[in-house]
Amino acid sequence: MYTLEQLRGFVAVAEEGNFGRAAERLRMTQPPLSRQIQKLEREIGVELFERTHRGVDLTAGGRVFLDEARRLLGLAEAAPLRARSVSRGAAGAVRIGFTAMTAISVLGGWIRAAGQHLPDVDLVLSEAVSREQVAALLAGDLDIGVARGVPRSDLLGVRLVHAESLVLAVRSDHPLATSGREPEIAEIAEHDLITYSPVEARYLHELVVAVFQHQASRPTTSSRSTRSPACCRWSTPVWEPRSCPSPRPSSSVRAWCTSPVADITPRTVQAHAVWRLDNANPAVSALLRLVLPSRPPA
Amino acid sequence: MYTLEQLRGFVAVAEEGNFGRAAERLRMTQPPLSRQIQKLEREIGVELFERTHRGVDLTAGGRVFLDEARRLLGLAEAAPLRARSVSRGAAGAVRIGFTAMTAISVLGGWIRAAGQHLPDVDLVLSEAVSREQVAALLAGDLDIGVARGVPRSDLLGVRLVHAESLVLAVRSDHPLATSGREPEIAEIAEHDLITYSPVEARYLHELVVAVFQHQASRPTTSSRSTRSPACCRWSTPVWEPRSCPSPRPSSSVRAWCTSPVADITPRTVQAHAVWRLDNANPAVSALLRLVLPSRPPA
DNA sequence: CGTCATTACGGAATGCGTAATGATA
DNA sequence: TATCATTACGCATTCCGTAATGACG
Repeated sequence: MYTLEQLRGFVAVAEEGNFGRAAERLRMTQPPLSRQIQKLEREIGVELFERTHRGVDLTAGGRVFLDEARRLLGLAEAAPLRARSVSRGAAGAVRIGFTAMTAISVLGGWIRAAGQHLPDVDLVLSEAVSREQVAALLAGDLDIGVARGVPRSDLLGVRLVHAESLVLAVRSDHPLATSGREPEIAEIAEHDLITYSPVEARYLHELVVAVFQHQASRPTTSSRSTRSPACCRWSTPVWEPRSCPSPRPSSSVRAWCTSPVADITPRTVQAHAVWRLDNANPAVSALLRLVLPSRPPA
Repeated sequence: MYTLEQLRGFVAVAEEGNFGRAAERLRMTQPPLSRQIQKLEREIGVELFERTHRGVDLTAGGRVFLDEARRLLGLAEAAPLRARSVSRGAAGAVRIGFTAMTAISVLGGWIRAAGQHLPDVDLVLSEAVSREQVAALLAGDLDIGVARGVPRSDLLGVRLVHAESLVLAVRSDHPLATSGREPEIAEIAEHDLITYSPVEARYLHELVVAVFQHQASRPTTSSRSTRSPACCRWSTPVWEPRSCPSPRPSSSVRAWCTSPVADITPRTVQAHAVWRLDNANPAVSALLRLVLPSRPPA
């Protein structure tokens, strides 16, 4: 097989139309260049030049081989650049899993940051609940998850990326809203509530349960919405993360208000970034370095 | 710059996942292969493999470089084949000039033959009168002309590719048609005729003039059509090459007949292939070898 | 201890540069 | 005879293969 050096020589001679100038351009003397071309011609079985006495002319075969040689050299030059930028993490793809809720509170910022600082890194997003995300991470089908309630594992790096408090959303005419004070848990416990599905929104469901854990009276749960408390037409209060309001009946949006709760444990709604510590994709490290403040990931 | 050999080594190792088997496949021993890869990695500045103790895994950079390497090797292998087939004349393009008349009598066969035996040779056809064709040949803008009345030149190869006789086309009720014999030139000279334009169809015009050169009486030329005797509504005879009938008035096609002339010099309507003897395009030689019977062109 | 990758070393081949030769207008 | 391209030859480098070393399970 011929070498790329020979192609460079060939292109130079073809462009200069003359071995001498081509050799000069390549910083070498004519004889080795002449031998290179001869060897190349022998190798590919095509006479590339017509040797005249004032220089050389391309043959028909040489003309098409010149096109090929130029393309080949272009690719040969570009290939290492691409590989280098991938190995730096500046290009490539990162597969990210998210949940309905983390999409809003976390992913928006990541996408913005990546678009600005890692423009050649593709983010491949897929929605999945936390358990599925962890399984996909371990199976190698996912690079980074944004999830809740991640099990400890030596294989996984975990970092808190979002934390906020539960707030209460109530109709403005509800007693909890008209009192003029931030309601306390004990007060809230006296009323009906809508809470989360223990199956499909287990994390939030358990958070709400925990809120009332030490109360004498428990709220009556009048409805359990599926993923987040669904569009509610009743005048029943709803727990929700501050950044992720549940949909209001559009006819009465302005009649609702959200209210902090006086004695609730703050920042209990959390989201964690999770990734495999042995992930070899440099784009993953680059993205984690970009979106996780301070401490670098393993 | 790296070597295509190195790429072959890299692809082999990547595919085998193991230096030993890759070396075996390449018919060499492990150490030089190992050094090749190291050198390649140094050259392109990317670590391509993670060395484990049961073999190797591609890094992220290695994976994209593998794609590039495969494409590069594919092109590198295909390039000489293309160049070879062009240099054999089995591929490429031939620029052919033709006249309105040679198109019908000659070009059809050439196109059929080339399509069958030189399927990768493109025929680029352009219509031009003989004089223009010769000029284009000498200027290097044309590879082969099919023309008449070509001047002698040491630069040009010329071969007769078509020869036929002039025949007379007459209305069936014309005296020349009703006599029951093939008309003779002397008889024809007694009648009106339509002949060719001395400007735009000079070659045929002069042929017709030559026919009557030694006759006592000359025919009265009632009309001179432009390229070939145009659609004629009169009961006037028309000279034409046998293979190239002039258009008849569609209303009376069946009322016309063509008739050989008893004492005319045969095969005076000729077409020649013309080409530059120093044309370096192998496809031209290949086509000429194909369409010119027996004697090979210079 | 067996498997795989890497370093060490000697010999062959490749490839450069200088100098000489060839070929052509 | 001047200009290119090509062959001749000597030296440095490269690159292979054999043998030895190293690392990990």
